Amino acid sequence: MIKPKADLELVKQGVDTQADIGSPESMTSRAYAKLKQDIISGELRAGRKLKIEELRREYDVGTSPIREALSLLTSDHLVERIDQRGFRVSPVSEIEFAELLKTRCWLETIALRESILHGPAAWEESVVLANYRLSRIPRSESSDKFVANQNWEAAHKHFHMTLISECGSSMMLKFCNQLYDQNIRYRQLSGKKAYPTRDVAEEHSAICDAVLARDAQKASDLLVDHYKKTSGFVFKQLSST
Amino acid sequence: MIKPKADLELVKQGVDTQADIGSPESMTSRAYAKLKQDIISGELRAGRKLKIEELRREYDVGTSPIREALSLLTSDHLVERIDQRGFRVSPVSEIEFAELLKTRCWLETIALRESILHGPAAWEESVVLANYRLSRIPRSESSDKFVANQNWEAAHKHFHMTLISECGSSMMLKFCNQLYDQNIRYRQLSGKKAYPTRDVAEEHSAICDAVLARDAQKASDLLVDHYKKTSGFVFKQLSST
DNA sequence: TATTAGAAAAATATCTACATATTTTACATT
DNA sequence: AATGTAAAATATGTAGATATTTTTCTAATA
Repeated sequence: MIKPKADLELVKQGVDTQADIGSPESMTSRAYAKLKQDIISGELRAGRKLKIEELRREYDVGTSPIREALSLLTSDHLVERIDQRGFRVSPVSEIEFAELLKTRCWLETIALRESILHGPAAWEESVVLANYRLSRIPRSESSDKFVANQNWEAAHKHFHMTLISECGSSMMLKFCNQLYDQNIRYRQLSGKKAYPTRDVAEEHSAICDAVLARDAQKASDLLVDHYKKTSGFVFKQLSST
Repeated sequence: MIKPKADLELVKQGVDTQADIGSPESMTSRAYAKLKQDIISGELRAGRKLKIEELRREYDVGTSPIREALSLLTSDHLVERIDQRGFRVSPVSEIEFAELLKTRCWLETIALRESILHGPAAWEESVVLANYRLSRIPRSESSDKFVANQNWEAAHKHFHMTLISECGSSMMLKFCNQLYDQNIRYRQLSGKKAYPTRDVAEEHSAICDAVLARDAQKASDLLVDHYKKTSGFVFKQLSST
């Protein structure tokens, strides 16, 4: 009879996880989800001051839930807090992005290697499935100009998280998840302008193949390559600003 | 004329960073610091429910600061939050500790290697200094029975953080810092009973030597060894409970 | 005139006290 | 034992008071 609880991650998806009777969602969670979305998507620009009063009106809640949501967002490194001086959206920089890329490569290389070493057959299947699903979703909602497709975003994240899901460390997964979200944020900065021409789907499939062959070296090389290629656009955007 | 701001990390040390005139510290920061200390030290036991009202009385502040402090502690994975059901001290388990150890070894191996690869001469000096200072502080405050010496704790953390400080990624450092704090918490569990007999200082010096020789392989091997040895005691404690 | 220092005012962050909503517990009933 | 219900405990939210920072204004100085 106990309804499964909507955790913050689920809530974030914006789906009406609790449309009917059940599980009341706190204002805090709602604010957290919306703020996170708005920051990652870039609607709330990097470095922007987050004034409580302003957000209070915007989201139509009291100060406590806003403040709490902002405090929680601190974990994700999406918001910074300074004592007595409030909150602001974490700033972005070329230097930080370089660190982000480097760190992601380090961590995911390990996590992928471990998954390949220890992941069971069921894991291989889930990788195949995640890749297939991703391949069926167009990256842009329009074929003329680039309009980020949220379904693709979700499927892409799912594919990459599945790759490393059997690494055997929940902390590692949390870190990678965090870094992934931060990366989306950077990608959005260049997203609207630089629409990649290369065949990303092909790259995913190649990684998938290496995983099925249990070739850790090749798989992680391909993965790192994949990340580095995508990052080129972001760097171009960051340096031109 | 602008006074340097006491950040949360500084505040945590418990030193009166702002004894005289300046920089008013928020109730939130005070509560955060105290709670963090109490959780890491084990005074607030793992899994314990953190009732707002209780803490409110204990720390003599209103609900907002408490709630905010708890939300902030979420980042450090020291506190868990469940919607509509409040907060509790993150539970501990043998499985989680195994993951923690594994993850620390992965991350610090990389970070140490990078530091050795890129760290300047000044870094070598800071490692030597950190090791020397650590060696001058007794681990226990009493020579009869083991009483954790907070100065040793601080110096030990500083030594280990210095080793990896030149890895070139602030995110990596944040992760390692987090994992280190989580580890202290586990160590406290066994701390009072199992007082290590081996020569820890010697191990530190050996790592130090390998660093000065710029031998990344040897240094990280020694580091991992060092961590694994310490962990034995914790495992014994965890499984016997 | 431009610039700095200082004071006053405004904006903002923080905190408290109390109101409301939800979960948990105790207890009676089947 | 399982289920339902009322009471208590607890978490969450709102409003407004207080404290701090930021901005604006004034006056003295170079």
